[in-house]
Amino acid sequence: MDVSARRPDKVQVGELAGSLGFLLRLAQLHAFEDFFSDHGPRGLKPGEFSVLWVIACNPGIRQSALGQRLMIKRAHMTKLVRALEDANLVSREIPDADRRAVELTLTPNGRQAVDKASDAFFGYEETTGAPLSLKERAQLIALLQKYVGLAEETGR
Amino acid sequence: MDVSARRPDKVQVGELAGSLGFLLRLAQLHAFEDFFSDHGPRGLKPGEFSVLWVIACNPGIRQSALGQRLMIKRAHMTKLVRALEDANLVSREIPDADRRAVELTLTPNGRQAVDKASDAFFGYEETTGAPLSLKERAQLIALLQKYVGLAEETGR
DNA sequence: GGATTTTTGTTTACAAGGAAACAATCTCTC
DNA sequence: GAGAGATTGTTTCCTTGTAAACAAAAATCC
Repeated sequence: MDVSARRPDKVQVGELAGSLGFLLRLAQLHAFEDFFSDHGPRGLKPGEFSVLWVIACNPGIRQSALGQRLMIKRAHMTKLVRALEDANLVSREIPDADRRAVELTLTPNGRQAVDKASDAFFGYEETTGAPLSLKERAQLIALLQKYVGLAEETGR
Repeated sequence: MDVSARRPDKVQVGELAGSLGFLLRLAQLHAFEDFFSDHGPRGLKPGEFSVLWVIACNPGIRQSALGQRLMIKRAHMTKLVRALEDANLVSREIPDADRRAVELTLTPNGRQAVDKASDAFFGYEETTGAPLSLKERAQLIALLQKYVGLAEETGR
């Protein structure tokens, strides 16, 4: 039997190497690994941070809108928000205009947490993408933005 | 309160739109959504297919090597392989040379399953990446390959 | 204006995946 | 060749996320 199969760096993946879905999964795991390695989590996980960040950008946003933009399912969003509320980071308010909905706002405490974490998050971001040049990294980001339909959001 | 926060397409994500980790997560979910929408799963989930495919490419590969290349943790790999074995798709053999290890091979049944599924998988792949041109898609794939360290594997 | 349908969030039950502790085997050093 | 340490896979427990059924409140349709 071929010895190469026992050496991880020699494993053949064939056509799979050209599969977008496969590459995206690998890339995401890669990014997460980066993330959890160099800076020890300062208490705020990536998912939590992104939720808080988007609430900060859109005060009073509804759970459904938040979930759609972040691709978080409603069932999961309920748990996430409840945890953030328990941690006194967000407050939920039911608007009179639509008593089914929940509007989310950061508590002062939450605003403080985002402020503190955002430097670490975005600062770290710039140092990610190890094997890529800065130009390639920018290109990759632009392509991903287009792919996920987030292209023109930045400049708005 | 600003009404825009209630319209999902108007949600602001600010600097998050430039975060590689965030974009990769979104992109992967996007790809998965595509995948499960247009062709109903023909019994083989993406994860299962990739495992079978790589075993097909590397007969006798060890669980550890497979896991490293596919970024699947050992604990999870054990469960995955057991399920595939129960489904009579792969066979496990403990080599005399190293009795800790497990060498994986496809059963005839497994080889058949891969053959049948691979057309669907790779055929589907080419139609993915909706908002991207073919050139952009190729560029994205090349960048991802470099990012995850799979750049020169293809041609080897 | 009352019945039907949709939207929004919650609950419950489950699947996917990871961390840590463990057991077995191999390797390395003396 | 007898221990010390590393590797490989498994088990158990836990976290993260999903699917489906549900309840309450709009919106829609005669």
